[in-house]
Amino acid sequence: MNNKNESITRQEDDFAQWYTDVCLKAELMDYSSVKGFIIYRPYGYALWENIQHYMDKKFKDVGVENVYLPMVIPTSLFQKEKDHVVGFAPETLIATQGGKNELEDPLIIRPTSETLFCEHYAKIIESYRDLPKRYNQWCSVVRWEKTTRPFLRGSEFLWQEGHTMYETEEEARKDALRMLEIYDAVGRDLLAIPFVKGIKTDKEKFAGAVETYSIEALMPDGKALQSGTTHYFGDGFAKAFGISFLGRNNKLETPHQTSWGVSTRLLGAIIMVHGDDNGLVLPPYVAPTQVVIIPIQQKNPEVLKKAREYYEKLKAAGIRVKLDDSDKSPGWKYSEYEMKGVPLRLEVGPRDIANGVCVIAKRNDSSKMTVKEEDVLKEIPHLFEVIHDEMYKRAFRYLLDHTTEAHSIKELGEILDRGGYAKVMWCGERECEDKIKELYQATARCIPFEQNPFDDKCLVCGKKAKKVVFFARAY
RNA sequence: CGGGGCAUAGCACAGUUGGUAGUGCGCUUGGUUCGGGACCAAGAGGUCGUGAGUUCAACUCUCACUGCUCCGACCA
Repeated sequence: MNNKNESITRQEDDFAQWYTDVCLKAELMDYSSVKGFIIYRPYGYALWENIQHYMDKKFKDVGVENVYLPMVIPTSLFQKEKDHVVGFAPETLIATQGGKNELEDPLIIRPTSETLFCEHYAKIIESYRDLPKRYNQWCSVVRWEKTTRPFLRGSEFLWQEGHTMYETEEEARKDALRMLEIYDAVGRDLLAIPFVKGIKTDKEKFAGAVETYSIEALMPDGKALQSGTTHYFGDGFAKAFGISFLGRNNKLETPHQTSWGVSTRLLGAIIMVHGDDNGLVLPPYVAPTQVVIIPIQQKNPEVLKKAREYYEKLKAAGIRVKLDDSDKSPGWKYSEYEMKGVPLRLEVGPRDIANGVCVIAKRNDSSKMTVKEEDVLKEIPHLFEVIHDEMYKRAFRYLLDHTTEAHSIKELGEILDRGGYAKVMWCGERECEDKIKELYQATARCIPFEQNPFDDKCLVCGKKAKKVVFFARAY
């Protein structure tokens, strides 16, 4: 376990380095020659694909349709909505030349596609009968970031962006909340990550949005990670882009809009929330390989034959299984698949075959058990459930243990230094929010839906408190 | 954008007072192994990040640049 070149930095020694080590050594990604643009290697991309498939189905179940829009936005189009430009302008990548010629209207590589969707919706929406429109696209976007980290913040990242138009404000508001519920369910049911759901403060909300909702995850170094957002836009964009429809009353009306997105940042959340000093630990339902079979003494033809039998049986049952019959030593393979976070390892050797059993090891708690050959097919799916549950509960316990009420400014600092969320009673004023940022470099992550007030005075100014806000240092 | 660290084989790193490069892992071939990162043998692999400067001579000294990385600021 202490082979010099293969080992990764320990979490307690340097958490950031541990993270980078895992990303590289689990072969999730590699760096490219352009800063902030990474290569998604097969194992990392497979993880994203599994998230995609799962979410895509959920979207379609609620009536969302997939589309694809251009990756470039004419500058003039991009500038139509004022807040939006102010928010994104500092981090756009702009193409100014096509072929040999300078472009008259330089093209912005999309940092997000609200403007393109609006331009298109303006053309195709004429009547209330055309509503609602609920489009989604899977694509990448580019934001010229100053500091980049694999999956957490990249100059280019993969995501989905949903953009909808509704006849009424009520429907649109409901949509933003419904999509947030779907994101939350993805965490709970697929990624084994508990999120805090809530609404953003005005300071933290999306450029141009009326309301921004988010799911926030807590990382083991005590920092929060915004993992997905949904926005209710009102009719601001729609008006700026001249989108209108003839309503049921035969009057011209403006539709109400939402957008919502999650990105490959979710991979960063998976890595950090579940990983340990031996590498990745993947939740079973999202793991690209759910079971790896390691034959022991595989030169023995009986062993390899039995290993293949297990492989075929599991594969036929729809389990993502890999048989590693390379001539590496078993010990090497154990370490390798631990690094890659494969949830279950199935060992087959001559001794097992003689006894009609195999050995199954769980990645998440290193436990090993002997399972009868005939029980394997029903035991493995059961173990997936158990592992998922254990991983979720462990993460949830961490979240609970690191969410603390702050009763004084001093206590707030202590909580933030320890890591995690500080619950703060807040008057609603921007100044008090800024003050906390200034003192402790912490931001309002969200105003959680579950409020549970514990005081009636604002922690900062002492005036009447309106909301409980979760503050944390964030990625 | 500010501060620190780093840049030599695919990876991790040595390289002395300046003299044109080495170790381990990995890779290839053959053989022995196999229940927690096996071993033997023979191989392949390098314009020393880029560009200037000093020098008879630069991986080594000087300067600039670029990239990566960490911390901070900024951030939807």
